Order: sequence, then structure tokens, then C-alpha cells
Amino acid sequence: MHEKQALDAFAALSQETRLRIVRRLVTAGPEGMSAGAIGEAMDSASSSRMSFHLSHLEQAGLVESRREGRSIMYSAALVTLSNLVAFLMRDCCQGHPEVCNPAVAALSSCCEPTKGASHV
Amino acid sequence: MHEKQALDAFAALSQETRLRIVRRLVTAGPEGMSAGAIGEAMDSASSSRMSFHLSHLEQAGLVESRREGRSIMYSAALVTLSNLVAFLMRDCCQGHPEVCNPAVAALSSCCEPTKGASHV
DNA sequence: CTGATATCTCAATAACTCTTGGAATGTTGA
DNA sequence: TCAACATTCCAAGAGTTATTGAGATATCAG
Repeated sequence: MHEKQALDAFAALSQETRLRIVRRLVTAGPEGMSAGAIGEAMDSASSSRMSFHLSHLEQAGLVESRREGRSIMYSAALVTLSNLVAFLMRDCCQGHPEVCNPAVAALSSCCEPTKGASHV
Repeated sequence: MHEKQALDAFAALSQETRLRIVRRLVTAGPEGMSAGAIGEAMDSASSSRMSFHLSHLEQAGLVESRREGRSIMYSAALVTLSNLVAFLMRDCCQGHPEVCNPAVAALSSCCEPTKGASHV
């Protein structure tokens, strides 16, 4: 990841509606959600406003889209999110992992949410 | 971490000079750098501009400062960075760790540049 | 105290971003 | 084909943010 891409991604994430969209899509999984469904999940969001923010997010590489019938489905681009984190933390500990282990733990913990969540 | 804090942090990171400062401080380690040294590491940065951006970063909780003689030392707030990552990725896989393991791997890899580093 | 160094504060200007409402595009079923 | 639906594109206005330069504050050495 290059600096320009990271700047665009952070700028995209610094807006309330867009941050909510990304987090919503992160929990929605690979299937994603239609633009309309995303709009309904947001408070008072006109369709043109949704389109503005979704295209902003796609431009930044944070979400991906595909047409499905009359709807367009959006999903989170986890690869970009991963690269963004790696870009930000590069050389964070320089041989002293104990300095940044908390960050790794924080991210790892999100992958082991609630035991008993028999989602499978 | 709350949404407002995350928004402030992302906004702070979406500016070229500030992103460079944070990454520079991440590699500088816990001791940090003086405001002047940071300014010298940036291209054409006036003292008032550095002050503006550093105070912005401190407000967002991304850096911490302490006075040391005539200088003020700034260091990266890794805890905030960790929380930010965790906030963004919360519920990223919902019981399917394989979905977000790449993100964990990306962050982990930055912590193991030299395997077998001795403890401090 | 005085002078030198380091950093911060303030005000004005320029540049950018978000929202809104309306029109245009693309898709589906009859 | 037409009508209904889903989404995007466009332009204008309000609000926010970054840079600049001058001046203010804090620390230290003599």
C-alpha cells in the first residue's frame, strides 16, 4: 500500500456515515448488502447521499460492488483494511514485539467473538 | 472506543503531514521525538504548522507529549491505534476467523521482523 | 535580568467536503 | 414497447480545514 491510498482510505473512514457503512459491511460478511438496504440501515439517508458515500468508499478501495438484478451489492474489502493496518503499524516494534503486542491482541480478539455463538 | 473518537482519529490520519508524523513516531518507539526533530524530518514544515498538526494528533489521542527541557517530546499512542483497529474490525468474521485472518497476519508480521528478539 | 532557543497561539485567506433536490441511467416484468 | 424501481450524476450553498506569518509563552545559560 502506498501513502496516497492510505490517505484516501483514512479520509473515507473519517466521515460518520461512511464509517458506519464500513462497519456494517464488515459484520455483513462476504455477501454484502444492497445500496438500498444500507441506506435503510442508516438514519435519514437519501439515495443520492448513499450513492455519494458508497462511491467514495469504493474509490478508496474499502468496499467492492457487484450488480445483482436491479440492486447493486456492496461488501467490505477486508484486504484493503488489512493493508491499511499493516501500513500504519509498519516497523512498530523493531524487534521488541511486546511494544505492539496489544494491537495484535486487540485484532485477534475480534476473531474470537462470543463463545457459544454457534453460527455455523 | 466510541464512534466519535474513531472519527477524530481517522480524520487526523487522513492528512499527509499528520500520517507521516504518526508513522515516523511509530518507528521511533516509546522515547519519541522532539517537535523540532519531527519538523526537520518533514519537508518544508514551519513551526506553527508542526504545532497545528501535533496538537491535532494529540487531541485525537494518537500521540502523547511530555516536556523535556526546552523541547517537547512526542510519541505514538499505540494503545489508541490498537483500539482503532479493533473498533474497525469488530465482528469482522462472526465465527468464521478465516475471513479476517489475513488482517491478523498482516499486523502480526510487522511485529516479527527479527524472530527471537530478546526481552527488554 | 538578558538573550537565545523551542514551541505555541492567533487571525485571515484559500481550498476542500457534505448535503440537497432534481434529472438521468440502467434493470425488470407485463 | 411501457411503467416501476434502484441507483447514479450534476450543480449550488453551507460548513470545515490547512497554510501562512507575526507575535506570545516557556525554558535555559550566562
